[in-house]
Amino acid sequence: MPELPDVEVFRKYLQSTSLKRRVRDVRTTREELYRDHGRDDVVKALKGSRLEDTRRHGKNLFVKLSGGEWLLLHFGMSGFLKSYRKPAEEPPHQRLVMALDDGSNLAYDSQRLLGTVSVVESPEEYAKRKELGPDALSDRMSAERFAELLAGSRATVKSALMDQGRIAGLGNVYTDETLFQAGIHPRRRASELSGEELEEMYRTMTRVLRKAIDFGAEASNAPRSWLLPRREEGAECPGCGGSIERTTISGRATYFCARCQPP
DNA sequence: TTCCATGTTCCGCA
DNA sequence: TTGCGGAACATGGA
Repeated sequence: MPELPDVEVFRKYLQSTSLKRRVRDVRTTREELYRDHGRDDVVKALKGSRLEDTRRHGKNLFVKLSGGEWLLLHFGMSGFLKSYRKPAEEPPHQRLVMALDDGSNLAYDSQRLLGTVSVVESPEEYAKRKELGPDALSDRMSAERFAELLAGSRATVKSALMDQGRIAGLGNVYTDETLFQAGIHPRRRASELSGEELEEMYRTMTRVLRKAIDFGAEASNAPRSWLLPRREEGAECPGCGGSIERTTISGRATYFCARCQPP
């Protein structure tokens, strides 16, 4: 689930449910999520802090704490946030629960535990340390920057777009969607794309991501013209009525239409 | 039972 | 030396 649009939806959700609230208590399960520091450091930083502000870089969500540090939430393949008041509303695999001073709870749920919870100095420091590229929707990104970042890659355009060190935010699903809507075959080499193709791909990417945020990054709410709800081998291509194919690129399931996206 | 999943990191190879 | 592709990671649903 969590690529840039999903994480942006989570950010807005946290902003509307839990901002300016103070953390009264913290419950955690499972050590696996605390890869950077120990779990104790995260709990210590959270307890008694107010949630002051939110930021997002690529797939990373940052929450500013009143102590000055930032909570980092990365959602891996299966994470999400849930705010609730009654125990009956608890999500099924909550791994970190903050009890807030208005009686609500903010839970980080991650079935597959591939995410990360940490405390960092700042979003900028973290992005630099992890060597993340510019966020796909930030104002530091542009058609020119996008073209430069991709032209330097010998990889397939699919892997280059998913490389967080080039552009932060695209994952498997929205990479396929961007390539589909731009009419570019996922196995083409990034460095072989023309200037026009790169520009078209950039425009398509920003349009896709913004639109996905608008519909809540919910596949069932995606426009019928999108690939997103048809990620299935043999599904009907919404563009030409042909057949959606499945292949594997860099170990990831890749869906595309060979007619709309010629090699 | 086996395969697969929207992410990241590590390792081997060219 | 560097960049790329595949496996591993942990869990559970189809």
